[in-house]
Amino acid sequence: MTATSKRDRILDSAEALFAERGYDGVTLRQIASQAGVDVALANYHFGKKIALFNAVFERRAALLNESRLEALRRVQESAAPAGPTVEQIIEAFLRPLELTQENADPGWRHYLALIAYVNNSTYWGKRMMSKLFDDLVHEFIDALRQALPQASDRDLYWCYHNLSGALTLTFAQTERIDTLSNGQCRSSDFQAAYDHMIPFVAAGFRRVCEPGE
Amino acid sequence: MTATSKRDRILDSAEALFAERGYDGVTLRQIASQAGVDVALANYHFGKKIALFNAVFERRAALLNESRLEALRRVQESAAPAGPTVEQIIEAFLRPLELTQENADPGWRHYLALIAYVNNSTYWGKRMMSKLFDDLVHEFIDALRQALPQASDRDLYWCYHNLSGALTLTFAQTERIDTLSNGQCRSSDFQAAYDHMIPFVAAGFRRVCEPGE
DNA sequence: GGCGGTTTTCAACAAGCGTTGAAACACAGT
DNA sequence: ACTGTGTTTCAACGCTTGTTGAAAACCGCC
Repeated sequence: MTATSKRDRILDSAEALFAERGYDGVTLRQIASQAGVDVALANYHFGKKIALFNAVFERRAALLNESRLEALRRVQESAAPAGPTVEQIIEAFLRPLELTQENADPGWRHYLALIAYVNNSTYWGKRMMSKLFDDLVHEFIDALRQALPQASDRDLYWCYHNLSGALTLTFAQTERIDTLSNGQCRSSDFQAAYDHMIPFVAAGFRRVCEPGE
Repeated sequence: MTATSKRDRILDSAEALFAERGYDGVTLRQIASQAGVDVALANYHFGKKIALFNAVFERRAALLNESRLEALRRVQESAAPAGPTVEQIIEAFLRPLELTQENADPGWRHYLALIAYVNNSTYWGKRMMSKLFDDLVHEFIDALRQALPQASDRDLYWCYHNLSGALTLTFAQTERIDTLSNGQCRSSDFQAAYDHMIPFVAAGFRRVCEPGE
């Protein structure tokens, strides 16, 4: 369950702490302490602190992209030649990350919170998001453009912005919705979040990007 | 235009820097330097660093809440007794913050980015969001409940979560959508963001919270 | 069982941090 | 001109930070 090599334990601890407190809110000594290693070991394996941060952020990115892209290809094949519906595309974008059991791999939960931290920050977002995620996002927007042939690019991108915002806040797992709803919703429950987000977002895309009646 | 008292200049600089780099990413010396004052002055006026952060966050909260609540009351009165539509309620939630000219008061732009930072963080969100914003949010959810009488509370809150996420990412002004859309959308253009967000979100609420056909 | 290379710790560095007490300044009221 | 009060600066404190070079421990291999 827990990583065995000290190098991986450093990555895991850094992932959890960076996600909770941000890059500057965490010290190498905290990371090393939580990983049960000496502070100099982080330097030996990763060099500077910023390089450790990059290593954490890049570690799971490829896997995440593959899993999403595979889900997209699957609905594209199953729906050929008409092409998948908006709902199917959104679902392919969200579901691969479901972590179905609520106690699933905490590493991934921390990683998603870290994505939220980066994506919501001008400073970090500019440095780290585009390189790793732009290609995949454009794949999904292309698919949406096909499903919504009358949509302008501008409308499509603004709709994607709304989707990205809702997803980012879900990734952040802030428990704010838990407080607001007095416990009726739990931000740790990704499945419930996606169950509501998919029809919500799909309806939004249709309303903005399909010809009015 | 620029604040005249040194106390206010400290608040303005802190607001801008905290919004860009987060609480731990900014030093009191940077804040003092940007404000053109000695570092000890921040301590004289606000005490500890965390108290300065709180002062920045609370400074504009009441005004923001009043402006939103007033907008809600206005549509409630103009639409009585039937009650306002979902679109009208969402509009009242968003528009007060439009900052219509794109170069409008940079202080408010920084403040909105700071809200995004706090709302997207578990650590800061738990400490700062509920106390200042829960009452207002519940006012809006009550209004939405009336406009969507068949909705369950759970559905309403999950929909609000989606709205809040889209709005939070807009507040963050990360310029990510600028990059993705190759300049066709600009995240500094709040008016365009809201023009697309209002129908998008309203359609989402209706789809999730109104009886299916 | 000693050797070579990798991994890990130890001990320490200079730099920068938040914070503070006392001194200097500004300036109103008398 | 003097005093008193609220501002602002100065200079320094103790502490933590990221980083580093050298020493120690580990481990497969001859």
